Amino acid sequence: MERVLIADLRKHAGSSALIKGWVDVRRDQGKMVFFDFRDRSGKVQGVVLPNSLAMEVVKDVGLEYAVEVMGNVNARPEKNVNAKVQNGDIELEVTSMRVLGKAEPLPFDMSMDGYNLDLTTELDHRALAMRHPKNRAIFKVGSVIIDSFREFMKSKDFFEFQAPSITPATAEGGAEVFQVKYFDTVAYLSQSPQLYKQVAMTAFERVFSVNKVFRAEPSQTTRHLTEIVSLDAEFGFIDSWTDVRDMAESTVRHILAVVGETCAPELELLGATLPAMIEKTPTYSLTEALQKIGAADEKDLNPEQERRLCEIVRAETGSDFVFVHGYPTHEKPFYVYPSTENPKYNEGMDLLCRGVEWLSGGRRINDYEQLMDHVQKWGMDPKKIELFLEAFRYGVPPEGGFAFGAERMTMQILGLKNIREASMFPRDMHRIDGPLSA
RNA sequence: GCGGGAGUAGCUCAACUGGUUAGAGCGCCGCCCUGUCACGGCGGAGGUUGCGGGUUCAAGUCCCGUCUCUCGCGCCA
Repeated sequence: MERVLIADLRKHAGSSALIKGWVDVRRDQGKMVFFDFRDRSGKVQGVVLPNSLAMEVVKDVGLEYAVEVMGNVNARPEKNVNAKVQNGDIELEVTSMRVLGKAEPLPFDMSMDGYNLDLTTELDHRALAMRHPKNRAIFKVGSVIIDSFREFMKSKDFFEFQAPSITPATAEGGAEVFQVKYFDTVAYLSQSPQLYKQVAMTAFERVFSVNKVFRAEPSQTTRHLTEIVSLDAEFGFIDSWTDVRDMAESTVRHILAVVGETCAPELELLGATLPAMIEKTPTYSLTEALQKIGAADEKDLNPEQERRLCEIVRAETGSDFVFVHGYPTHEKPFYVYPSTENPKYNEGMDLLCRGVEWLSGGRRINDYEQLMDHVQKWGMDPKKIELFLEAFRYGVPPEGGFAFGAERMTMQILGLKNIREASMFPRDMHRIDGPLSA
């Protein structure tokens, strides 16, 4: 007999059906036993009636057993209808059951209400914990974020390319990198597709990539991972950095809309409210932003200042988002475009939401002479970025782009307290699947 | 790297200023239950209180050391 998905079970009301899935709940009444069965499509209650031949198999079957169940799909007696659960008006009267995979007793409470683990415990048992509805909801939203980013980029005629993960001797400076053995020499794991997306842009005009990047920063915080999914875009023939800002804004707006449409049950389950994006996201220069929060002149906002700025903007405008642009040129990478009015500040920008940096980007230098000037002033070795520099010797239009971290976005949209919750298999300073110290 | 907090049963947590045999809920084991909605009832097992040392008649509790976790800062183009 062919397997029926639980969500389709009601189509078979009045006849028999075969389902395959997991035991979600077992309620043992002695002479009769109730189960909730779960498959990828949903849940249904199974009942093993007194004196059923299935009782012999069923007596050993506990939570998370993978099973194959044959039964009759019955309408429930009216007094037993439960409007609060999926398929609450039908049930599967179990006639036979086959165990496909046994399960050990669970190490913790997997029930909806009882699920309350320390993050460390959860990560120590990730393989099992990820079956919990809350975690599946988180990863579903994470997946939709990446899909909708890709979808939007393609709709704007951006070309997807694969950025490399293995890179030569680091030329950019900045973040710490992981060194890897590479035959007789060493290479590094990419901390950003930045230079490659700029090169790819010169061939395809508009490019994006969805790829892993790696950062060896000794940052054990609630918003840092050593391996993240970076959503990158870069495009040419812009008039101003504000074109980049507007594209970034539209991208985020699209992602939020799709998440809102397709993940309503997940958002509700997690008690999450989508951040509010108003018609025109407020934009301030760093100087203006610092004034706004009454801070002294500084080279960047610290985390507390970012939180304060977001609170003020939210109160004034209703927007959960705020763009900050115009950072001190020398504090940022060599490729960021210095403002023509005041070259001490650049045309880089960040998008903040709910107190955390979501995205950074801006206009880049496209003129070769200017780029070489920066390469020198930044003390870089041109030989190490020759691939990058070559592209700029052959006609590069004014251009810019942006990047954001997928996990950080998931965390922020869902209001999670720790970015590790937003990653199925998070890597950080002290943990790769299990603790590194043990 | 700096600073705060924490480590007690499989999980989540209690245990007032040091004071008998370290408790609870859930889970686990056993028995009971023919309509439950992680049903319910009765009984039971399970702990070197992270580790090492010290103070004391007495340490989960105080002191020193150490390990681990966690939060914040720094850092993070």
